[in-house]
Amino acid sequence: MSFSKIFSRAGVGSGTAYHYFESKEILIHTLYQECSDLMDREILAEYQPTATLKERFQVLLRSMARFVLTHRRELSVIVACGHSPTVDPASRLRVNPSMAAAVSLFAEGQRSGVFVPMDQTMAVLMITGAIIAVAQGQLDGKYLLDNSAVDEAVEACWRAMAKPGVSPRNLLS
Amino acid sequence: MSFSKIFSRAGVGSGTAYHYFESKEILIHTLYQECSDLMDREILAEYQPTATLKERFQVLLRSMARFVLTHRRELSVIVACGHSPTVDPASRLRVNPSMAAAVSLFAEGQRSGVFVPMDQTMAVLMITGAIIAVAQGQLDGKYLLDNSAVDEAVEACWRAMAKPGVSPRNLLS
Amino acid sequence: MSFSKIFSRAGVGSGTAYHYFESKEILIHTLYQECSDLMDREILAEYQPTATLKERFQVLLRSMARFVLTHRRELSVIVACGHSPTVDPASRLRVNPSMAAAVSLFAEGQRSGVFVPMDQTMAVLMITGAIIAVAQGQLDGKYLLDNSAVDEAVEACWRAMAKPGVSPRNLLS
Amino acid sequence: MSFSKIFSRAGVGSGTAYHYFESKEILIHTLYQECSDLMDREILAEYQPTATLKERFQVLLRSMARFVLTHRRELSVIVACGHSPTVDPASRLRVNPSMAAAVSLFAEGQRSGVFVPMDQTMAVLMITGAIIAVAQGQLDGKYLLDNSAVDEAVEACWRAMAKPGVSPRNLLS
DNA sequence: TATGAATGAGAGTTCATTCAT
DNA sequence: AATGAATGAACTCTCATTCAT
Repeated sequence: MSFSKIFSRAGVGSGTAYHYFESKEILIHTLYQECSDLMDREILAEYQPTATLKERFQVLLRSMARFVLTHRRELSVIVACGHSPTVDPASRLRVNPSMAAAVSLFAEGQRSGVFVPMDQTMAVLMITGAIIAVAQGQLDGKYLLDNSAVDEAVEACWRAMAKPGVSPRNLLS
Repeated sequence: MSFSKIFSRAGVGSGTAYHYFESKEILIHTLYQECSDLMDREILAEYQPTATLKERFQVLLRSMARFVLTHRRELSVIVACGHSPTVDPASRLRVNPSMAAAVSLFAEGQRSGVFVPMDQTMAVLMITGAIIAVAQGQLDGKYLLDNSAVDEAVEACWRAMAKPGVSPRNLLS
Repeated sequence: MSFSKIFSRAGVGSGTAYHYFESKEILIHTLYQECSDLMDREILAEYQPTATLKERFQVLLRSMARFVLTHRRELSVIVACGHSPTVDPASRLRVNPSMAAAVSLFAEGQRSGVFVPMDQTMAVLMITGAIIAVAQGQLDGKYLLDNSAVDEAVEACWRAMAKPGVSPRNLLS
Repeated sequence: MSFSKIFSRAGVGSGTAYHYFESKEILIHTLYQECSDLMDREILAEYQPTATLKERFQVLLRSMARFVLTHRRELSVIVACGHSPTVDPASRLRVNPSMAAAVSLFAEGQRSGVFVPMDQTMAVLMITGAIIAVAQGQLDGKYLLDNSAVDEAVEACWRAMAKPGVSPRNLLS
């Protein structure tokens, strides 16, 4: 699929596209940034810094799952560009706000003894990877992912990170 | 990066390549199949059907992590082709033996009450996604993934799927 | 002689050519059609349906000879494509207007008893073949074909088809 | 259609072909020569220098027609190579024995006043062109060319060349 | 500003030819 | 002598980019 074809499908002259974007690479990069930023905004939209740890954890992951399920085109862009050598590594590998929020959430949980000791970036990548894989499974038609299934997945992520034997009471802190 | 360049880097005339593979697409597809099969074999190599549930779970995930870490080129191929429309969906979406083994392992765990109720495919995708994401984090240089870190990740996956409050004794069944 | 070379000789980028013609085959086919149509138009240009049979016969063959002599490039295209399996048989074997005119002229001559009984298509092919062969002989430099030589050839074609012993008077009908 | 494919269809390794023929061009040229020589031999096979002019004329053209109808593959080679710039002009344009025989037959007819004055090469090309065109019409399925139709065509060629008003008696000379 | 025809470097593919077996 | 895998130059075709309108 060439850009020329994409342009004519979009009803835009290629000249016009090049009027706004210097090159193919820059266009792709801009698109990636916009998708990435949109994902960030959507994920953080309902995040309440004052809520309990578990509530924030749940909201974060549910938002992520919802985004991934409702924005499959954006997800494709993010996943494809995230591993493409065409997009410059600087922006591909940068820590975006939602990642940062997740990392600091995890760090907080570790400090209060709720989460297991584990490299924080690794923990976040693990959970993110799990949620995206689950969502892609539904997009590939492997199963139906309704709200309760999403909740199950989020709960599984929580269990993955929570210290075993932690009583429910601790979670309110 | 064009195929012509790849061929000359590989010290193979382009004619030779086309003597063995009808087209670029078929070459890519064959490569994908081989990588996919290799991954399958490596993952299942040390799998002992007579071991305990947890041991098999651990062996499966550790093998997967080891493969991902030691075969980054193969992983790149698998990840890239797994979402590329160039590769025909039939083989992209087929359930390979290691996936099948994981699904039946999970089903067994559910039957014996060790694992939470959850769609089996979803559970396996979730765990797989988590492990691969963790491994890619290391490949992207975000952290160092030594054996103990892998064990932590595998343990997290177990916790994700295990029913909370299950005593260690159950796990020997 | 490759198309790339032809394009650059013609001062046209290969991309431009492929902008107008989907493929090499379609380009060739279009060229053949145009040459064929031009030949038709030129041959029929001076054809007067009200002239005597012999006049029309002469005009038709002289026009054909003239075309063949003045459009050697177009003739090459027509002859080459006329027997090439690359060009689709449908248009290669179709009966074009000048052929049709010749056939009906011959039929008319047969009805009025001027021409010998003979399959009409065969008669026309025979005469056409003779004229083109004569013209190609000149193009190959085998002799000089001036107007009087053309007239001789046309006259020979007339004799080939005319019933022997027909008095000149009949020809005015 | 490439030579490699032709070789494998023929059940011959390409190496073998190049063992006998230095190059593609030489192979084509040799094939052309063989076809051309075969045609010559077949055409001249029944030619009796002692027969009457008309008999020799008829035998020559009938042989030509028969060859063309029974050796369509050889004819294709001859026609295709006859106008291809790949084959060297020297052998393409050389006068072969049957052509020479036809030319001298025509010259003889002219000397004895039976044939019209006309460039001899032109006359022969004309007749040859007519006969081949008639035969190709049958090969293209445009009509059925049985023996009597061939005779009609040969007779037409005779009329084309014969001086009008020549009494049948002259033809015995 | 918006267009899309024109471009040509470069991609994928073919094929005449070679050469080790 | 016979083979056919290997080769790479040359082919057809594509596509990111430009520029006159």
